[in-house]
Amino acid sequence: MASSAEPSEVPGRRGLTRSDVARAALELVDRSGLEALTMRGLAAELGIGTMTLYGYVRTKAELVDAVLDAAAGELAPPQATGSWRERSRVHALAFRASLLRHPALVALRARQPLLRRSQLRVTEEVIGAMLAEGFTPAEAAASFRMVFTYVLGSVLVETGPEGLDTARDALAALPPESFPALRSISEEAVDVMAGSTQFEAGLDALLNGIEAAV
Amino acid sequence: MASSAEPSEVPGRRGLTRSDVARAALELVDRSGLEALTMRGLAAELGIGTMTLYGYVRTKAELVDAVLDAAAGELAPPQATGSWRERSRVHALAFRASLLRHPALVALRARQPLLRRSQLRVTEEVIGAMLAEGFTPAEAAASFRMVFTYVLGSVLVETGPEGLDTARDALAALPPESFPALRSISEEAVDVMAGSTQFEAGLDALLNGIEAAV
DNA sequence: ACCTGAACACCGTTCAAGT
DNA sequence: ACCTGAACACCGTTCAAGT
Repeated sequence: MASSAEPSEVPGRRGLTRSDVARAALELVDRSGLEALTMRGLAAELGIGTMTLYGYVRTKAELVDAVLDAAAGELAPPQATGSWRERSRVHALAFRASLLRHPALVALRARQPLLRRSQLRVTEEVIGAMLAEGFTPAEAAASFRMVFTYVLGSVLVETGPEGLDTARDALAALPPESFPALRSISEEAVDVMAGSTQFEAGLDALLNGIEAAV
Repeated sequence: MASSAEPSEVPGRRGLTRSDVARAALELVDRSGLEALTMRGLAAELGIGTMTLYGYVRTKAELVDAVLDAAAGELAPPQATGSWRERSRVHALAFRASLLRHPALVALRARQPLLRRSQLRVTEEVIGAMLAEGFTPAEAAASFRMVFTYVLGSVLVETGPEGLDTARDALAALPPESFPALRSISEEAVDVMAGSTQFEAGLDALLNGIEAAV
């Protein structure tokens, strides 16, 4: 049963629980990047033998999954009330904040955001308000996906390997003859790539669009 | 000079060029997945010694970069004319199609889409039309980013590791008491995750929103 | 029962040697 | 000049042995 209480986290052994392991792994990733997460390295960090890790986790993929869960569960999504618009806004901001807490994991978290339990609760809250306010099911599903997709794409760009400086340089290096429009707005183009102010402006525009569309 | 002609692709050696290597690597990735791209494996594929690869590519990261370039350059973006809206639509569809040709690379391509040369040409075309039609620089930058981000997020979800079946099962397994809204629209929620029809519907809604906002 | 070192089959890459 | 095998320093994981 998926809904039964957690079995006290693989107890016994040496005090350590599975979520202790996940948390230690998360710290390691935050400190030294995703590529530093190795079975050997994590075991050393925990002061245990490498193979002992396999008592908490069947495989490295499962370890990574546990780390993603730990990261996703760290910041509990707020309880959102009010209109679909207010709820969407609150949850979009919270989701972005949650993603930004662990930049090294953004790319991985972006690929399986939907089925995590905490995210489904959020979806329920937003979709519920949308339906109550007259969205058709198709409109609600599409609208929710757009908001959610916007957050994902934004954070992905924001935390991407090509930082703002790289982007600025690349735009500045463009020959103005062939790229007149892009050159003339290069400042705004870089601004728009990051920052919560820009994020919120884009989000509000998107919510306006949805409001106008339904 | 970035604008000078390419130096005939590291000539000499054994007929092979750097882009031959990249193309072979791309085929390998398409056929067997990203994890199959190893220096040893690719060399075997090409019938050369492993170390010979280092004549075409300084490091594995550089090889991956060359593969991403090959994938991005494969489908030349169409020449788009007309309004900002028509151009946005054409380029969004083309970008999606380009991403979908190599699903194994979507996650990597999603993280550095901006600075690739072909993408900058697209950006120029769309931004140019937006400015010509009265967008402010800030509006143009934000609007372009939203469209672009939408494509990215859509394809990411569409090609994500949790396929449609997984999503369907997960939604079906939700207790209806706690997730009434989500359960009642589960069909639409799954539909909206994939398919070009759904993609275009969402895109049009987004373009409508932008149109209304500026 | 719980833990773990040694060993295996892989990596990317350096280095020195082949032709 | 061009190519490449051997070797090194890593991986994840199996297996058999420690306590």
